[in-house]
Amino acid sequence: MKNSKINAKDLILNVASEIFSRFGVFKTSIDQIARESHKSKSSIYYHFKNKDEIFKSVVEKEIEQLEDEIRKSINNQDTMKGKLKSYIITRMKSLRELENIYAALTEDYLTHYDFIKHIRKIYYKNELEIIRNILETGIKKGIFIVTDIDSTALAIVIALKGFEHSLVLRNYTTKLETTIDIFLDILFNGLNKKLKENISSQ
Amino acid sequence: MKNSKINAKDLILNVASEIFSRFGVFKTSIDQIARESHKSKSSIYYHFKNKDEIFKSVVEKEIEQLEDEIRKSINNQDTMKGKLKSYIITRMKSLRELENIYAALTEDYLTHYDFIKHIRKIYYKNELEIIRNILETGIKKGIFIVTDIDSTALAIVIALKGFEHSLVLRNYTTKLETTIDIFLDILFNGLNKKLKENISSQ
Amino acid sequence: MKNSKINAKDLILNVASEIFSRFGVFKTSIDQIARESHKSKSSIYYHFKNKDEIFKSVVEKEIEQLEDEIRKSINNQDTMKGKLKSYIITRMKSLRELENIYAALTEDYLTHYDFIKHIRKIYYKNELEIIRNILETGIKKGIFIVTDIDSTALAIVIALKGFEHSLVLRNYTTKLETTIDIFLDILFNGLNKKLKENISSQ
Amino acid sequence: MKNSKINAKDLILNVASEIFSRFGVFKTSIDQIARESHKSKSSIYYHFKNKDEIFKSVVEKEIEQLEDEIRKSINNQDTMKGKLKSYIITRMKSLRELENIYAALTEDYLTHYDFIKHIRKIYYKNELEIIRNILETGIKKGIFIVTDIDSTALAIVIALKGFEHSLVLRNYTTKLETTIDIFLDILFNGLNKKLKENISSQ
DNA sequence: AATGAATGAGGATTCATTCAT
DNA sequence: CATGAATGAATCCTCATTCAT
Repeated sequence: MKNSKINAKDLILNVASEIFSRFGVFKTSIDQIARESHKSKSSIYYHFKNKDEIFKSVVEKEIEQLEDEIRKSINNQDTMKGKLKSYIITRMKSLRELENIYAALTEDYLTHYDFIKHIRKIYYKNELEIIRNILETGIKKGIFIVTDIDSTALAIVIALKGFEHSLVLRNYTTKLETTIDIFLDILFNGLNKKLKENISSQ
Repeated sequence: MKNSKINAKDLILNVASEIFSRFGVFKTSIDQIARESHKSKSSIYYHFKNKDEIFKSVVEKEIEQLEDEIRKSINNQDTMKGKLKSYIITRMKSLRELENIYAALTEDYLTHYDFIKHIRKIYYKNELEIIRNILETGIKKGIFIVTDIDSTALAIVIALKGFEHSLVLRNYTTKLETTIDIFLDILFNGLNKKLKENISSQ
Repeated sequence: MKNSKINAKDLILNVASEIFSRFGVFKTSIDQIARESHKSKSSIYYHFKNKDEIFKSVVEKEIEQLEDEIRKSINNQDTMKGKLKSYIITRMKSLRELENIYAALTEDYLTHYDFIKHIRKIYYKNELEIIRNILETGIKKGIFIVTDIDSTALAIVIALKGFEHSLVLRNYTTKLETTIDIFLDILFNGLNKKLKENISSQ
Repeated sequence: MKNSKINAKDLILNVASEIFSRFGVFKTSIDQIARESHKSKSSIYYHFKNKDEIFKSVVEKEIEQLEDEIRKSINNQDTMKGKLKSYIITRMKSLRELENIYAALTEDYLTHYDFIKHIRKIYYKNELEIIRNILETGIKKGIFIVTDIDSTALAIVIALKGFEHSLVLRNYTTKLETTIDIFLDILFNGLNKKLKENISSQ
């Protein structure tokens, strides 16, 4: 009589999450959320102070899931390239489902949400950290040659954003894995130790 | 009697463009456009059928400017790296001003605008074309070694998106130019002919 | 087991009273009362049928306290002026705390509460009665000369309202006691027997 | 075709004024104003920024009328008593119609409106000024004897508030004029020069 | 005796759009 | 060309009240 039911708050959160990612936060009305969760508008307000609070809860929930999945996927790989690739792919697949965070991290006009600013900062720090680690391990192993680790990590992180972006916009969906492979090849070549001497601006 | 005045329609378009990029299409009201262009709301409706029509006009106008600037900037460069770098920088600088399109091309929830879909297609095709040209020239000159030109071009275009993205979100603003340099270095190394043999998955 | 605790009903009443006087009946929500009495909203409804009932109870409770205090304060004085002054001061001080009633008796738009109408009648009757008594005693003692006792009592009661009013609005707070003194001087002079002949409309 | 119509803004103001005085500002909804002025809710918002703005406009309009009428009525009287009485009566009659201001000047919870605070200050200053003038003229003519003019003026102004109050609450309506007469008698006696010596606290 | 959950009815405000002039 | 006036439809949010437990 009670265990088969999903908590009302969670139900609302799930519905909201789904609608947010379909239409964006601004274009989603509380009415819509109420309708699709089969609650009254005021019920929504019973559980959440206001729209922002709903959005906040949705994002917080998703960010946890994301970090979990990424952590796992990296640990499951041994080679450098494997780790990096796994990282990129997992991140993308997760983001495909957690489009809310993606929006939160992407859409400029969400900047005024303070908690979004906060999440962004942590999120980027995490990403940089992960890439830095991979780079450092590569250097130690004598595979990579990198002068400015921080800037290089940054460059890679930024470039990877482009892939997420394409993913969420669902362009090029078919070839995306191939494209990632090619990108990683270029990247690894570019970092490879046995080169790095006879290159000049051509 | 008429040449000293800016066409009313253009005035509105300019104002709208500016506001759209500050607040996003959705959060911009006709009222706001009317107020800031010193016209009455009904005046706006005299010139444009509705809000969508304004947005459409704004985007069309800006996309032309963007392509113009990019074309010029590439032609002004001789070296491969110069062309690529010039392309990236110009594109970014233009996008900073033309954040409208950027938003339009990015914000997923605008997908239902048919003309946005249309513009996206053309826009990506253009980008791919530009990168392809650069790659092909590099190959012909014996500088680059590339197996699958299309996929490589795609990988690069996508990675570049990450940079635009960072730009618009105004993260990492200080180091961005350095970061681009480093990225281009990796890229050129990665494509360089004199390597491309002794790399395996490490 | 029960004597150390304040009755829940009374607790609610006290809290409600305090909030009502801070914000007025209309602007006070049941939620607010619930929150500040550390009860659930439904708990409030367990004890009281509805908001009106709460208000009613609050006012009834306070009106009793008020009358009590006034009765005592008058009995503690011997002279006419002493009684009158004591009456005014006590009434004011009490009203400051029982601003609820004051609001109830003042706010015109509460007129539709039948019980407020009822209380008003009684309340004014009481006041008139008190002033009448003072006047009659004064006349008997040969101090006052009054033609129409009822109308005079009424005039005084009404004038005193002005003082309450100022008190509640917290204007002139500093000089108020002095002002009351002066008013009483004028009043006593005006009623004094040894005059009352050579005044004409000047 | 156009001169027979009342300005829409004024129409709304009139209707609002009337409803405000019947139900108070808080209990009046924009919907109600819209309905009774036969406009759409949004029409109301076309003419006024928000509810507060309507209230503000209503009060400002009425305060002007009030001051006008009072000025005139005083000038039409020669004797002291005549002036005072005329002042009181006019003020009351006007307030009966301009119940909005009355509410605004009376209801404590309106204090947060800055413009109300402002009006209140000016309004009280005006009243004090008028009474002071009357007192000073009386003193100069050798009719009154007053030690502390300011405090006396204040005492009278405050006492008069009681009458307004009774008026607006529509208590004692029948006898009110008589009551005012009696009050003025007491007042004039109390201030009369030929007394003021042999009074002690009785 | 108490309360968590839910809700209908309202209420303020915004906004794209229409229309007569 | 231009605009003042008007409005329907949405939208966020509040609140008194009910009910099952």
